[in-house]
Amino acid sequence: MTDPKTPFKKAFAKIDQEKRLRVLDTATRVFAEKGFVGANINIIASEAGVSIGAMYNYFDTKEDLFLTVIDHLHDFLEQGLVSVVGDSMGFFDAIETMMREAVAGAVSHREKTILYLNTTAEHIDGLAERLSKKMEGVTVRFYRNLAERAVESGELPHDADTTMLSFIIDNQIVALQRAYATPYHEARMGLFMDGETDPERVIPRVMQALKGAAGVR
Amino acid sequence: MTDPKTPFKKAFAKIDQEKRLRVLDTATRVFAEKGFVGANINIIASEAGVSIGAMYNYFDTKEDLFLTVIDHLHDFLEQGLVSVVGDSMGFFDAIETMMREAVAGAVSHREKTILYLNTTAEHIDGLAERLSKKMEGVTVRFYRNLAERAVESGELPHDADTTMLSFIIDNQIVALQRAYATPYHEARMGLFMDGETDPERVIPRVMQALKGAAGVR
Amino acid sequence: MTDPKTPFKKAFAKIDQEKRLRVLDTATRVFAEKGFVGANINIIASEAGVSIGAMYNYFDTKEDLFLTVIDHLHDFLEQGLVSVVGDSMGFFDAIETMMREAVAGAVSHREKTILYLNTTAEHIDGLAERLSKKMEGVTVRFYRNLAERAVESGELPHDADTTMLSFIIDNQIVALQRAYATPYHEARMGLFMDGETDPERVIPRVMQALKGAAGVR
Amino acid sequence: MTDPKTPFKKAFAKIDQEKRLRVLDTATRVFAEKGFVGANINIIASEAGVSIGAMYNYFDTKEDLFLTVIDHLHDFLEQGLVSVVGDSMGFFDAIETMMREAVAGAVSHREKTILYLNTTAEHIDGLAERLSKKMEGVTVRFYRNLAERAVESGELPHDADTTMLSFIIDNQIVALQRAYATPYHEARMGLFMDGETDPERVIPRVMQALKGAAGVR
DNA sequence: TATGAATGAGCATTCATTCAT
DNA sequence: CATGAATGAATGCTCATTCAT
Repeated sequence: MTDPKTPFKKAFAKIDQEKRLRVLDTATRVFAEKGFVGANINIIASEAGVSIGAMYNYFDTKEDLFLTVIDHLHDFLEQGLVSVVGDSMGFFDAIETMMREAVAGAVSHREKTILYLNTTAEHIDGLAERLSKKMEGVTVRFYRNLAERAVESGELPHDADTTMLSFIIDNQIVALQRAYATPYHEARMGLFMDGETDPERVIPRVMQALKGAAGVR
Repeated sequence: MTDPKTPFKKAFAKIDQEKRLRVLDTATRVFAEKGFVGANINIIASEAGVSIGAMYNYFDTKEDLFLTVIDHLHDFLEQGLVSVVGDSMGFFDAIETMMREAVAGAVSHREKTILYLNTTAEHIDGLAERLSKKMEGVTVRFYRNLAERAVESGELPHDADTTMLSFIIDNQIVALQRAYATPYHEARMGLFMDGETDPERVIPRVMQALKGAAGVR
Repeated sequence: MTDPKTPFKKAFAKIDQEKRLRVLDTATRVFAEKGFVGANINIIASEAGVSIGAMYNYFDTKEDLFLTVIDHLHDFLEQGLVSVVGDSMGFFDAIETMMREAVAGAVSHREKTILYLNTTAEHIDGLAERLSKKMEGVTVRFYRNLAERAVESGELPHDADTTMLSFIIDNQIVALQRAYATPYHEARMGLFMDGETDPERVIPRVMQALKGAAGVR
Repeated sequence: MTDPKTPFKKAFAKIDQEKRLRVLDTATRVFAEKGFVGANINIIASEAGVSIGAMYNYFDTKEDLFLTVIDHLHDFLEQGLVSVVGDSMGFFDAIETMMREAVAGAVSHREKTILYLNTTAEHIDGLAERLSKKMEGVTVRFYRNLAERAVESGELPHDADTTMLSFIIDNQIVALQRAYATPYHEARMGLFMDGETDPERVIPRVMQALKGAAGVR
């Protein structure tokens, strides 16, 4: 009851889907282009075809708009990843599927990905806790289950450090997202990989390394 | 002539070391606290004990001051990492040494680390290329040499994918820097690792996994 | 037809008493707290449990709402004063009774008193004339009658300057209202009176002085 | 050291007299016309021929500008009153001189007077204490001395309630300022005085009443 | 009549940059 | 070169008022 649920006001929940999406998309784009501080709410409003007054009927502050955007991105990006994995998939198949989805998303939703990955850069109170809490409920639990079932099924060795493995896999997936979404990390990947950045070639090699890390031959 | 080398003006090179460091340290701190857009040049100047007029004798724009800070951080953070590795060290010893140094630096220079890692979040023209170019000269070359020597010495298998290995190791080191410097990634690591975030326990497990990834038993 | 009598619209006269009072009380409180310009009609409406749309059915403008409030206060404060005086009271008894009532009202209805006394501070067209006109009908006539009867009865000397006396008495009563309602004039009274601001001590001394001013020994 | 001395910044003390006065006069006029909340700092700046940026180099906030204006008015209005009294004047001569000066000032500096008298209406933290403190130093002390010397010289009776007398006199002077500066109190005075509001006639009658209040025949 | 979402002019304040001294 | 006062465009947010339902 005391913990703040949604960062937006009731009015925002009531408007029609189309306008709501227009606002969110525009805000996402502008925040991605300019960052939180650099973004101009008045401009977001006008580009979304909404008056500033309306904007402030939907969100108390610029910060709340930002949090709403981030929440939306979280659902879209993190839960989206998880959802592509089929129930009957093996461990490494599941990871590879997620990785391909992550890379595809980074390429096709470059701006959203950048914004989400860079969000920690913005100085906004409570953002870290807010995001951690959301993550807790989905992402971590998912990796955990996946790894445990893999040990049971024998796909992973009994003595596999599943905890660390999840951490490392997550780090690699995030690193690939960064590499395929931001110019700097794209360049960095290019340097490391001798210019070979085609996902079709990169992903299998990453998977191979991860299998080794898991103690699988 | 066409490619701008240093982002600062001659005047900045001429002032005495102490004042130059005061300016850089203050700017680093304020940029780290507020981000590029949120930082106030007039305040940086006054906290550094320098007049705004002088500041604009040293740097043409706020952007140039930022670039100078980032260049400085690059030398401090990336080259710093490389420099702790002894010439005669084995491959994994070298990596572990770098990793420990990276984590120690992330903890003791939290703000600088955050600023450096988050720099891609700031929307500054040419930053990505500028940083990539610097990186090329040092970091990548270093990993490359290390891995090639390790294959020669037999520490790494002949068929090791050294290119990919370097990429993965770099990703992990950066991920650890993030985890030990920023609240969000700290929380994320905590969730993945069941709260076990003591570097003394985390680093060996990461190394173990990396050895597996390298095909080493 | 040309002179606008009531500042409110017919709709406001028709709604039930309870709602009407709720609107007036809320508006009075908010205007007293924030002043005319600082008050927010939307907030007044919502705190009064009335929609803004309804509010604009009752009053054409914020100004009209304010005028209605002030009219109400006038009835409450000025006519209230007059009404406590009994028909058979002597002159100074009547004045002292009014003075005590004025001070008691200032203390117990601090905000309303402040609002009423400070109304001239607000820049609203026609406020002065509007209030003067109302005053004319009650207050002045009342003092006048009181003084004339006192001369007839011998309580005041034949040559008493009853006109000036009324003016001075009114000024003192208003000054006491201000002193007991507003922090600044409270402090000012305290300084003048060596900290002795207990009405039970102040009022008799004021009355004593007023008797002297009236030429009564 | 801890108590806030001047509400303006050093920069305002340094600019040339003419610009300083232009700023103060403009601000005084606009605040008098619109009240604190209604006044627009950007407009004050532009009407004073000063950039908004400069304005904020002089004053931290709109409130500070207001306080500076009020401090200035205090010096001008309260200390101005006191200063017209000659050292060798008798008590009632001194009071009458002050009263004439007060009325003359109210007429010729109508706006400033209104602003000063209405200041308590504005909702500004610490204004009451700030003004009380200034008043303490001058006005009250002055009345006190005047009355004590008058008792010594025999102009006032030994048993005169000098404390109350000062309070009453101050109240009357303030009431006259209000009456000659604001439309509402002007009308109110007119009603009480049967339309006789010529200061040349009003002031002597007030003085006569005050002498009676003092117990002087 | 009642409702309350929408409107957009308006305002306090910030800050990168200039320039006279 | 150093200084720091001056500039004014830009921005987050408010609120009186309108109007479709």
